[in-house]
Amino acid sequence: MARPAAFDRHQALESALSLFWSQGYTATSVQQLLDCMGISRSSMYAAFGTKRDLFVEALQRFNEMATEWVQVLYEAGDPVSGVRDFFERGFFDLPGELMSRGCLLVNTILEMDGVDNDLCALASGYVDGIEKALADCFRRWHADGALPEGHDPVTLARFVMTLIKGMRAAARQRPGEAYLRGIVETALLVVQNGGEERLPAGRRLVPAASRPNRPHSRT
Amino acid sequence: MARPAAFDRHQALESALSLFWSQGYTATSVQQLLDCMGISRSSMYAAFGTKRDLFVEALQRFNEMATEWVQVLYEAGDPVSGVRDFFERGFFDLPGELMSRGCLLVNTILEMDGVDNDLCALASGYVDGIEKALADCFRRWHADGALPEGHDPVTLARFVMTLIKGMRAAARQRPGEAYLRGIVETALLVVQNGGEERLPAGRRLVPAASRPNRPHSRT
DNA sequence: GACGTTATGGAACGATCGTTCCATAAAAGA
DNA sequence: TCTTTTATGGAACGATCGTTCCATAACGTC
Repeated sequence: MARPAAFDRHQALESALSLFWSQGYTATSVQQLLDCMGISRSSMYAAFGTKRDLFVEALQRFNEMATEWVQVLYEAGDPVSGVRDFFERGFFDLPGELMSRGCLLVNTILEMDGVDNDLCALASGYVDGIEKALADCFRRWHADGALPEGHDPVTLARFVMTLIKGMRAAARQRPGEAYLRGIVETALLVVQNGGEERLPAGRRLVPAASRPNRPHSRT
Repeated sequence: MARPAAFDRHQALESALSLFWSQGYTATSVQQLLDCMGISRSSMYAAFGTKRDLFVEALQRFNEMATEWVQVLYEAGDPVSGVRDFFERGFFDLPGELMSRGCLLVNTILEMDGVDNDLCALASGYVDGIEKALADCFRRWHADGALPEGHDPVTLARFVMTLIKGMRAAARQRPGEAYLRGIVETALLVVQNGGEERLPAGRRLVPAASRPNRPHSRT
């Protein structure tokens, strides 16, 4: 050993992740990465390899974060508060800058499909993993009888995944937080009420009381 | 007039739209566009201007298509079949190749946010327009009493928009059609059942009968 | 303090990008 | 058929991309 690196590898990766997350792979130039990471060209190539290698590592790091977000579901007592916590942690808890950046995995799939299929498959695999973890959780609740009848755990997991994908896309237009919270609360009605009971249009289940329109306060 | 163009401008634009839709703006090179459109470099620049101009025109064309998809809601009798028709027309009716390409507007927002903010704002405006049309439709149903009580038309429109954004993102991973139809049917429970009535977890509204899992047949 | 090792900064490379320009071919009007 | 106008194909341009290379500076070790 002769000379230690003058930068923190972990922190540099985090910075790169942030920039990739914000701008996507193609639109992010190496020069921008260097400025953002605060290291020189040579150091970057020595420490991380090519730009693509760096991106793969950032993708992996993002997946770790996302996996942590799913863990909160396992800790919650019931599906509704579990899903709510999931959105709370993986979405609303993020700093505003990050919240509006969508999901790096989904962004990558959208950007790289047909362009770099290996990268696309990598991101796709991560997404599948998250959905699988979500389904496992619903399955457990289902076995415990905590899930309203009529719900298929797998379909429910797919629904929640699709919703968060849509919300991440919607968030990039920077709507108010009330906008996004309203969507979550609307979607939670599905989780709450169970599946398959269909009523004729125009009928309702119970007389709707007052309709408080305030964004839901966290429990 | 001396010499007519040897290509159909409208069809060339359609081809360009298809390619942009598939690959995004940055990842699509001018050369690929020329091959796809079947015209020469000079003709393209003469007829459409720069690559960016062409993209703006393609974006506009896509918005026209999307607006047509919303029209089917107005023609439907009730919200549930209206939303179902909306997904049917704007999603499942598309050729498989197009269905897996997500939404060009959302893709553009994701790709161009922080990179080309004018382009991003243009796409964002189109999306807002579609959501507005959706909300108008729900509002009309609300006035007619066709909407289950407890539903806010605006929130419902946001929910549907978020869902289709998510589905367009999900579709790029090319899941089976049953996967996507299951999500739509799950989401339709919200439209059907109305909002705000909350039950304790583990309870259900009516005894769930058999749970037919077949994909919905179009009415 | 001198040596050896390794990170660093910057120049340079080839490839590809979007765009422009020009000579040529083709079609309409006389 | 000749002229005129315009689309066409291809060469060429400058800019930027990701990547490599090398001389230099900085640090740990003896």
